[in-house]
Amino acid sequence: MKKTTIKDIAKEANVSIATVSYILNNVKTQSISDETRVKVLKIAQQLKYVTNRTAQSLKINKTGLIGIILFKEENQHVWSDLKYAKAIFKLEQLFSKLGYHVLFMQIDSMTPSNKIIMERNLDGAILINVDQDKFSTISNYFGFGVPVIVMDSYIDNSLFHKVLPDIEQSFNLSQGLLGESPQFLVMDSYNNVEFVEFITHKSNLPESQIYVSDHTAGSLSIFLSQFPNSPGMVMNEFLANEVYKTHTNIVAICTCNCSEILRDDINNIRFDLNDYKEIVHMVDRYIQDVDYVNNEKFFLLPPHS
Amino acid sequence: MKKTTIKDIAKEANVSIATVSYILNNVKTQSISDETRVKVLKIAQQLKYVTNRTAQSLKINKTGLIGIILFKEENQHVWSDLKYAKAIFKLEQLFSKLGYHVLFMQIDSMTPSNKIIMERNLDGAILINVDQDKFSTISNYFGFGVPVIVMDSYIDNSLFHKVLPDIEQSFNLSQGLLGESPQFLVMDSYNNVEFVEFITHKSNLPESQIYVSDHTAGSLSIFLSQFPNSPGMVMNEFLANEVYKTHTNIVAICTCNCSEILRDDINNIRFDLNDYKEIVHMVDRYIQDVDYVNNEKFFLLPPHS
DNA sequence: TTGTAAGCGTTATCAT
DNA sequence: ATGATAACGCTTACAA
Repeated sequence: MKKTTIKDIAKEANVSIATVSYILNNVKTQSISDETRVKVLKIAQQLKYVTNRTAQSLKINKTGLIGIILFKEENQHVWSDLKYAKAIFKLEQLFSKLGYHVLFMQIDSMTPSNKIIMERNLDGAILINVDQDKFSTISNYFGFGVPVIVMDSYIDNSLFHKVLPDIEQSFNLSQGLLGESPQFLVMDSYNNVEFVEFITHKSNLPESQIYVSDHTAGSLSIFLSQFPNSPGMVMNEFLANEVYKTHTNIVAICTCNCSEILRDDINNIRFDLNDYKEIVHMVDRYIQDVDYVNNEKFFLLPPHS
Repeated sequence: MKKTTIKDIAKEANVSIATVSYILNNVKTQSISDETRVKVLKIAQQLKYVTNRTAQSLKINKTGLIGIILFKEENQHVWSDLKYAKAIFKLEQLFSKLGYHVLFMQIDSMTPSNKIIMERNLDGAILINVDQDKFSTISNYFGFGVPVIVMDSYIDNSLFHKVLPDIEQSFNLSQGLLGESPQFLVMDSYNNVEFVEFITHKSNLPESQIYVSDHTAGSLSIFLSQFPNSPGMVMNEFLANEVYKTHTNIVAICTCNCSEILRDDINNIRFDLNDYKEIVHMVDRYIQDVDYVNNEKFFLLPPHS
């Protein structure tokens, strides 16, 4: 039992393939008699016709596919899988609303299947947590004119848009909530070294007062023991819960989009996933409108407290 | 600047399109002189050729795409987004290893975009947390011979394979860990009513001693207050953390694949995501081998304690 | 208002 | 060992 094609409908309705296509696609420039329109539509329904998007994509040179490409971390933290789940789910929802389908792919150093964007003729792609190296490799396989957005990554290439939490603002707000200057910063790590550097830089703290999570158990508490009773900032709600056991005067900056798991007595700063809307719409515009240009390279997600 | 095609390579190498295709696909039945093989391969590389999977799919009638379709819950619990993230990530990893790409889609009552499986000519699909109704609707759009697996759902149709945690075994193990009979069961809800019923049935507890999470704050503690100091079983590590605040004699059955967030002093039972391997391989076999049949309809994921 | 036909980039059969 | 060509299912310029 094979799938119904336009051809089948045409045969059944005694009209040409073209006519069927016009009707199914509601082509405005083409006038169709009500009679045939109704007839064809009915038959299409009877035969349970569904568009063959593969064939369609080939012809119109648009797939309606967006890639969400997640780069896994070397040192897998316990929360690493959860970290981007909400972001991805939200993005899928938003793209879906605009009629796109989402191809989801994880890339690690073992499986560097970089060609997906071109192989699958993706209309656009979101790369999450990429380091410069991997980005260079994969960017060899970008299509020309395919919008590519990077999230949580500093890529030294002005061709691409970057989506980042507004770190500076977050630190400002944190300071406000603490009422005094934080004495330490505990943060999660990222594949993208430049992003880590940017964060540490913005914190205005010397390296000795910054702890970048490194997977090894125990190292955090050793670090913290240097700052008894001191106020601090903690990026990542999982780390915050941990730190809170010994240091209650902290602000949690919820970089995991997962503030529900945060102890509810911890001061916190969150980001709103609805802010992705703007990004998704931008990608859509790039796809729809070949000549669209947006020179805003940084999308800073505003923190809420 | 357009993408390189086989045609471009052919022209550049002064050979036919067919020859290029043979070489790129390493067709065994076709002998090719070393000279042209080397020449073509070199040119392909120079021109940065990548397969156009859209065209290829159309021709060979296989897309190499697997759909992972997640049905969202009506009453969104705080952990609902996180709940299936790990499952999906693991599945993507496994499918990826076999050369498939994964189309990820969430379906809720608002966006019942059911046709994706046929539209996109998916080679296979995993449906997660489906209720009978939605399943009926979507199954109208299944392709014939496309393997469809349902997870965490009881679907009354012997054509489809079902993947479920081994509830019975989990309850047995729990009882062993408790050392006595549990007096209550706290469980998360599922879209699939039949699955909920199955679980409650297997618990051997009367309805009055079972709490199915319903989103409303406070109702859990009211329920629990009926069973002071009693042993109980809690499905879902988030709920378990909650229950533990008042009832320490419990076993957590980690249905969220997320035991990391569980307080480490709680007795627990987990499931191993590596057990998905078998399912992924089965899907692969169905795709590769048209005649393959597997009559094992239930895949019960074994609990570990 | 409808139909014809070329072409999107592949694969695979059949000649040469 | 290589090439010509039909076909996959669709869209669209053009003809009728």
